[in-house]
Amino acid sequence: MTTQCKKVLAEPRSRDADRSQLAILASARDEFSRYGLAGARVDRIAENAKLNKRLIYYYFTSKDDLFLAVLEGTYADIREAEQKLHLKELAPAQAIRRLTEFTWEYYIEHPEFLTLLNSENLHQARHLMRSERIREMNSPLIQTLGEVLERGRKEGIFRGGIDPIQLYISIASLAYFYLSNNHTLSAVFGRNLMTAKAHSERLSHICDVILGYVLRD
Amino acid sequence: MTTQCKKVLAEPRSRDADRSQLAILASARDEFSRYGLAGARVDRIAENAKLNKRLIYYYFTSKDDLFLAVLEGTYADIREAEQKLHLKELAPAQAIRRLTEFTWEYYIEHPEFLTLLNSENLHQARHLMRSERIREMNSPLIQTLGEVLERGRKEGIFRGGIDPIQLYISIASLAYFYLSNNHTLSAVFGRNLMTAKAHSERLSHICDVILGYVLRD
Amino acid sequence: MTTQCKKVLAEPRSRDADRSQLAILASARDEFSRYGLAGARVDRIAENAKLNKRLIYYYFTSKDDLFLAVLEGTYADIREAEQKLHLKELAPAQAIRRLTEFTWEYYIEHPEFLTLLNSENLHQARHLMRSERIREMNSPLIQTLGEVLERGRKEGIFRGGIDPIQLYISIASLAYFYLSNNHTLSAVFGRNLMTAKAHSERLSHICDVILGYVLRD
Amino acid sequence: MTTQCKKVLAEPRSRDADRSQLAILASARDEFSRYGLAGARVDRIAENAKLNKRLIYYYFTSKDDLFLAVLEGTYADIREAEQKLHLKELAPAQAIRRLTEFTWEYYIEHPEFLTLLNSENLHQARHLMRSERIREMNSPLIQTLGEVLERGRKEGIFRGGIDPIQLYISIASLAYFYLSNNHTLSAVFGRNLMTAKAHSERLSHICDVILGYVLRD
DNA sequence: TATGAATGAGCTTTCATTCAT
DNA sequence: CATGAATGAAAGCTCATTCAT
Repeated sequence: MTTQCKKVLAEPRSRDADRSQLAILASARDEFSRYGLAGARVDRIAENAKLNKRLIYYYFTSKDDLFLAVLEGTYADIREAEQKLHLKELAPAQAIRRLTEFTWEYYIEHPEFLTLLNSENLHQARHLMRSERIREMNSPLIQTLGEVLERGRKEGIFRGGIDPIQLYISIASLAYFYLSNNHTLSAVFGRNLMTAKAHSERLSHICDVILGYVLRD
Repeated sequence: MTTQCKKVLAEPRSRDADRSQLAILASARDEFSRYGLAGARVDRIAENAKLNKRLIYYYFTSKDDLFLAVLEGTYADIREAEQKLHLKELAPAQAIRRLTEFTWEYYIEHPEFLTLLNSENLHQARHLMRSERIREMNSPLIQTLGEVLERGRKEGIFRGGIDPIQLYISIASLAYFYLSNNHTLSAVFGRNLMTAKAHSERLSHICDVILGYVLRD
Repeated sequence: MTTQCKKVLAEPRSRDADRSQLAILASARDEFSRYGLAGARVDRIAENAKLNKRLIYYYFTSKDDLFLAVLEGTYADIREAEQKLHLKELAPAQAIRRLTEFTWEYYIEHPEFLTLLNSENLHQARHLMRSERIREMNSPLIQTLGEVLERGRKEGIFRGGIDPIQLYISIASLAYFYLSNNHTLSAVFGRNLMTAKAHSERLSHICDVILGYVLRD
Repeated sequence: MTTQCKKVLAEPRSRDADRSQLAILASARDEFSRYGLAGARVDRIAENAKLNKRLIYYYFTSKDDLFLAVLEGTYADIREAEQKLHLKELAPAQAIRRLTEFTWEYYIEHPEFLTLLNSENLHQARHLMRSERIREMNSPLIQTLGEVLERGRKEGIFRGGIDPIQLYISIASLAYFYLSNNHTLSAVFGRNLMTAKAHSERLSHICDVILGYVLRD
């Protein structure tokens, strides 16, 4: 839960009201990420927030609206973290590596992000699509990434014609799939993918793949 | 629903029993892939299978067991399709491209596979882990892929030291994430990722990334 | 299961048919005595009899009719055992003691009898009341007991005016209640009533009570 | 439903909450005593309590827990009634007679007590055994009875060596069996045991048996 | 005689939500 | 701002019973 959350709260409110809403959002984020939208229990959210169930409806109208609020908060958090990357100040190859490592580490530190997104995709982005906040939170990252790629191309170290969106998706893919699917992959390959060693091997592999792609031969 | 399914059914049964079980499995696969495990409704599964709800419990004991049966069938299907690839008969670069394209196309043609796997991961592979069938269905693909990589390396066209599991996961990642998350990605980027053109661009990008990685500079 | 059971089977039948019916009755007696009428499961009766469920309906029409058949068999068994007492051949006090001990021991050896009777009483003897067999199985015990009491009175050792039915009920009461309610009594008194020592103490007490009543001061 | 019930309810609740719980308990006691645990229907309990079925689970968690609550209430009631006997203030023979009559009358006025106990015994006291309340409700009756017996012995009118628990069980037995099994006994003996005349004859017989036992010859 | 397949009705339980204060 | 009480709808599951062979 970061400062973002407070921004959507109506202005002249008591500390208690703020605290209640934040407690609900934190509890809901945990619950939705653990059990999915359908599997989440409003009772459990209230219990873990140590607040009355009725209050959830008072502040968030319905389970679906609460889910959207959680999603918005989750997106706000990653956007905020991205803004601290300062890719423009780095050398192109350095910037790509930085972004790749950031993505990997952020997903590891925020596993809720992955499961919440999976849930929202199961529901075909039904919630996000009606969210105004999400559109306002438009990530400047793609543009920055485009600039980095262009700089790299001009310096002669990156190949040309790279679509920043495709690249961004690929960077995310290589981390996301591994972490999100680690349970089934572990079961199928009979190998624990979540050890520290496995993690560092994976990150190393991902960097090889991404840099192998963007760097000129 | 493929021939695999029949193999596990006990032999001396009326044709109707087989047909009923297959109808339930098909309907359940659809339902679970649409709504997830918690969101799926046994009533709906029965209705769509045009069979009595009681029969589902008669054959599959519980919703969870049915979910596992669906997962097993889904895995059996992809394993069967993989076996038709004949990667060993192809030139190394050709084999990698073939596997990449196959993966992409299989995911497009079987969107249920993606959502079912997401659901199972949400549940931390709880079902797969108690499945004996899954362990018996061990994919020979990784070994084949290892042989292809070795051949490519000996021919001097592939870089050395590639872990076939890492590569396999990466190939899957690049297709899976894009397709599984297309709804949220579309919402966030404001761009429809599911057009034919977008698809072919993505596949092309994936091949570039993967081959850019395996091919020697 | 005793010879009684066979008497109700239609005459010209295969050994197999007999065996199936007896297996069902034995399994049903066990099931009903364990779980009561409502708690008993036809599935479990079939399974334990190692026979198809359909056969139960073939032979016994319904769960209720099967319950009645079990009750009738149970009564037939105790009647048969009573007939072996030969109370008339004993001295009066000896006969009363013999009957008391028999009752106690029979209940201990046939706990199903107690629970089946409790079940039937819960249902207000609904089944027994429509049974012709039960009325035909009228116990000659009461009459015998009357004769014993009369003999004892004439010999000057028994008090007069004892109603044999009241006495019979009392003898049964003192054993039945202790054994049937042993679980709750043990829980309430915090004392295990089912040890061999507790049993012999109870029997001794019951004999004291009954003989203390019938014997003249 | 007595004052006992209220004691266990948490204090700061609306009067309606109390009333609802008591209505559920009263309705459940009736239902369980009529049909047993397995035969009882939660729907019917709700309907007769004129309350929503959901509320039963809200307050009592499950059918089994509700059954236990009913048992506890039933025991609380009889304990409360016992405490009004004041056996210590009576002459020994008078006290024994008083207890015998009380037992008989209480069972007649509370037939639910008998069937509820039968049900609990069918389930091998599974519920009572996990009840803390029952253990706390330990009856002081046995001790009082022991004192009465000792007084009678000292006065030279009672025989010595009587175990108060055995005697208590016997007094209960003679009433319980007759009343609890009256339906099957009536069916078997072809004689209505529930007329006023039959009742007074039985009570008279029971007193004769019990006093015949305790009084010195 | 015997059985596997199938079912309708109804069971206990759950859940998101609203009422009343 | 906050909460305990209450509910309608529907969920997963069970059961005695029947069908078809």
